[in-house]
Amino acid sequence: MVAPRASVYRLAPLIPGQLRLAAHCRTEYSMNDAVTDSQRDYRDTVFLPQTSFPMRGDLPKKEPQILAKWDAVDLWSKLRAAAAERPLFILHDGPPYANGHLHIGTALNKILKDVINRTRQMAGYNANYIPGWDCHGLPIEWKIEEEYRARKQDKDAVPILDFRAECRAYANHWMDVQRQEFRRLGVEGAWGERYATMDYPSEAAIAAEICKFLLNGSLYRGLRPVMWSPVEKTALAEAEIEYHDHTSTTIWVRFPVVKASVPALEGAAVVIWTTTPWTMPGNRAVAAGAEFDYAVVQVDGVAEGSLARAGEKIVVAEALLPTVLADTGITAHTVLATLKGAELADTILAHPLRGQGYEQDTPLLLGDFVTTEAGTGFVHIAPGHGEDDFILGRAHGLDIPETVGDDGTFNAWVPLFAGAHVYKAADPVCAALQGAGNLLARGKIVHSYPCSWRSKAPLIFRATPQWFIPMDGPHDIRGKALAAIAITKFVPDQGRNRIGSMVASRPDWCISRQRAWGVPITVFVEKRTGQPLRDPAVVQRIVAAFEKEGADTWYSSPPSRFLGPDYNPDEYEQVMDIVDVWFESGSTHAFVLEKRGLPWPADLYLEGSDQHRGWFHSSLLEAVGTRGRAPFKAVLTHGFVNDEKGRKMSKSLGNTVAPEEVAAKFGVDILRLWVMSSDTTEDLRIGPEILKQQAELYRRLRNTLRWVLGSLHGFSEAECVPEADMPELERWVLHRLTELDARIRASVESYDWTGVYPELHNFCAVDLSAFYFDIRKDAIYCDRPDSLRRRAARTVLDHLHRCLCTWLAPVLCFTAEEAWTARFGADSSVHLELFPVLPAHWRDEALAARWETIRGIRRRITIPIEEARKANLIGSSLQAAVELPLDEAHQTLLDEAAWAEIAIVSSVKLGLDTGEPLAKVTPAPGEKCVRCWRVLPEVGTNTTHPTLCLRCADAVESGLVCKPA
RNA sequence: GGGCUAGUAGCUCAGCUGGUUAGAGCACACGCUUGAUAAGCGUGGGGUCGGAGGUUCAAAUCCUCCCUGGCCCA
Repeated sequence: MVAPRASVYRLAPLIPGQLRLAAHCRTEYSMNDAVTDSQRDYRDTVFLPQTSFPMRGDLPKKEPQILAKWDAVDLWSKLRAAAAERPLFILHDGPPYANGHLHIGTALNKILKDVINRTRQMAGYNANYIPGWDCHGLPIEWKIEEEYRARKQDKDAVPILDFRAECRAYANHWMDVQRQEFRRLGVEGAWGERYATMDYPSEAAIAAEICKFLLNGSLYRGLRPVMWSPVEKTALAEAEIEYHDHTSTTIWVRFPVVKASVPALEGAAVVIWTTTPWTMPGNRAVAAGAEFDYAVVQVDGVAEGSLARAGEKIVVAEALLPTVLADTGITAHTVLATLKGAELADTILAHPLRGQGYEQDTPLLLGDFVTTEAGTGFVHIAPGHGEDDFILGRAHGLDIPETVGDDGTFNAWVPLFAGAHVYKAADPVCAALQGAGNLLARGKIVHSYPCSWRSKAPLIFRATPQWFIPMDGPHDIRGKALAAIAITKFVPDQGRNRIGSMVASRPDWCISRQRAWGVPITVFVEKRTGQPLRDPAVVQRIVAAFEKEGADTWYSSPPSRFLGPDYNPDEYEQVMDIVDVWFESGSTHAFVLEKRGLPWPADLYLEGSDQHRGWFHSSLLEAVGTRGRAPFKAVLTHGFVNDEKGRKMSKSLGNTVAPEEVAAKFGVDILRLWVMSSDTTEDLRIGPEILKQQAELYRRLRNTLRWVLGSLHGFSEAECVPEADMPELERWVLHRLTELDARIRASVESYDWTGVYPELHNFCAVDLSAFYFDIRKDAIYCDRPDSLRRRAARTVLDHLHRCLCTWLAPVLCFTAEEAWTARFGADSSVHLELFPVLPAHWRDEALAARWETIRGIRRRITIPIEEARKANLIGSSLQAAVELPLDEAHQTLLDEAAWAEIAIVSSVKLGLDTGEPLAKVTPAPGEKCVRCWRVLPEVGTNTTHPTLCLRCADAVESGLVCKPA
């Protein structure tokens, strides 16, 4: 139901009878009722605010009731129906992970999304928001495995479909929990049509997306080092890696020169330093920096216990010589020669364990990743165990040995160390090196080391066969992604840099995982050729099966079901890896937007700034790879939530703030107000004091609404006054409304809401409560209802109510609803309203400037009033008479009566002076009117009402004011 | 360790391309009001603009270094 709109833009004729009916009089005075008693109390003839809208919000109790009402009337459907003809606005929801309760960061994210959606909807768009969840992946799998471990059950003995069913049930449970928690936050959306990455149609769509890469020829299987967790026995995505301090054994190792590129190297040993002794069996080269100076050093003396030998020749970077000498216990030395790194190239070294199964030559290569920050200036290259190593090895045709198995132990063919675990390899490796005479030194280092985000166990780089999407090559995903970034709007704009530099430098996308809970990489590999099968008919069969039965069919159906009659299943290997969850969430645009017939690309993606590397990134690559452009037009990011001191929240610090606690203690509107009071482009803070402050801000907003509602009691359209007939004060308020309106509409378009709601609060506190309302209380309470001044004020209050309620509705979604229905009835809803379209002629800059001056001069009255109060001359400002000296230019700003009105004093006498002095305040002469409390000499001159001023006597006589019931 | 980003009154935020005694709101103090009353109004105190250097006639605003957070990466 749309609330009746006052026709205020033309002069409504004032029909006395109509007004009388509209006024909140139960009985009118007749002349016969007049009481001439000088003791008479006129209180009942005063229009005091009257409203059902209580002063205190009682939000924790009331919010759930309002939610229930929205549910009962199916507000979401009404919103969609109301906006059906409007342009669509699609904020595509980044899926939270279906695991655990909401935390404050998720709450911030969803509230911000909700506010953006609601503002777009109320600004005239059709904001259709489909929330969703990310359901597959390691954390849930891990939870289920934990339950197994707790029951001492062997995970590997559980059939995979049973395992996947448990994961699905787990995700379902938490989706349900989170949905309720999101709804409690007031987040409006298509909850009934929410998406989930584990829905069958989603799984089908994800498989279809994988197969787009398969069919266009870009998906490839390659051996390359990936971050591998020996504990979880899987490759990990970058987003699944954390860094923790870790103690590693460091070794300095001699690589004896076999064939020297220059004579100075003959008989010397190149020394490398590494923090991963277990990579020594995988060594295939040593790298030097071409520009660095290297010293050939003869050892002349060694400390006790040193493994260095007097007389031997070693080569290290000159810049690192002092630290190497200290670390290896060399006490005296002679520099025999200094060589540029480039001169060392083509030298052939022996593996330090030559003679024990490591017979290959070790070439000395040049690499631009070599630094002289630590170590020896030589980097040992194990192509299967590092990114730089892999690239350098590939460039020089080195082989990539698979030395380590998926459980972290050396493979059976590895000489000396077969079966040993890499975590425990330091001692045997050192022992072997020392036995071979090539261990120069050994030490320990504490450094930041990659670990699994789940098990916290240290990770290793390990060469394994994985599936990749290439960044470069014929499809040039990198180039297209960078081009897409260039035309995307980023709020704030720094996001462009951040994602851009990542895309520019990232390696090929490894999309395979050796896990169970996810969407399989639906590929068959021909055993004979090792080539993936690229047949659209096969793809179609797979996708159709997934659509109906979900991805489980990959495990339960015989391969022949997918391969069809044209291929012999015996000749094909079915890939059992699952796809990286980032690929899944990166495909949401396909099954949430495209598949459901919504516009593509989305208008907006909105997530925390960490998603530059996460969802924004994978969505971009996925869409660019399959559709050639980004799935979003704009990307909005917010910061992270810290505690009141700006520190990261953690359970151990005890500084966490849970959304449900805020909801229970303060109410969700307070939490939502906190979001919009903060600068969300930066990191934000929350804690007890900040929440208390938000509650105070809320109180002011609420009381503003309450006074407006109370003062509008009995208001009818008949009272309305056109703007042209209004006093300047009213026109100034309307002008202010146009300023706020402009600010809000600009933010609707730009998505930048920083400072808008603080400004709205400021308007309520400073312009309305402390100024306009305070001044107009006299007219609203005491004027006869047909006075132009009072009618104009109430007309403005009507506009204020509509503007404030709709402007606040996206944020204070509960309170605004309450303030709207308090006036327009329980069947109405502010959320079905649009932001009012304000007449352009309300804007009046000249008037605004004049009132800026007036308010400045007003302070020249309030200051001396305070002094008079201190001197016990007066109490209330209405007890004051003011002499206000003004210079020539300000004489015509207002007349004396108007000055008295805006200063809320009983009289003002203007004088002439140039120095902007303070006004002179004296006790006002005359008696206090018992009705309006102004102190005027005229009080007592009306014989019927001897205790009233003339205005009040007239009001009472008018027959338009009330008497008690 | 590298990149990005921030550090202005107790709190949340303004202070554009350097230029009058650094501003709001909230909180606080003290009054007033008792017809927005577990409300409203007024007045006031409070900041060496993270620190140290430098550029300049002039710096919160530009440069360098440092400290403390945060995000991302290694």
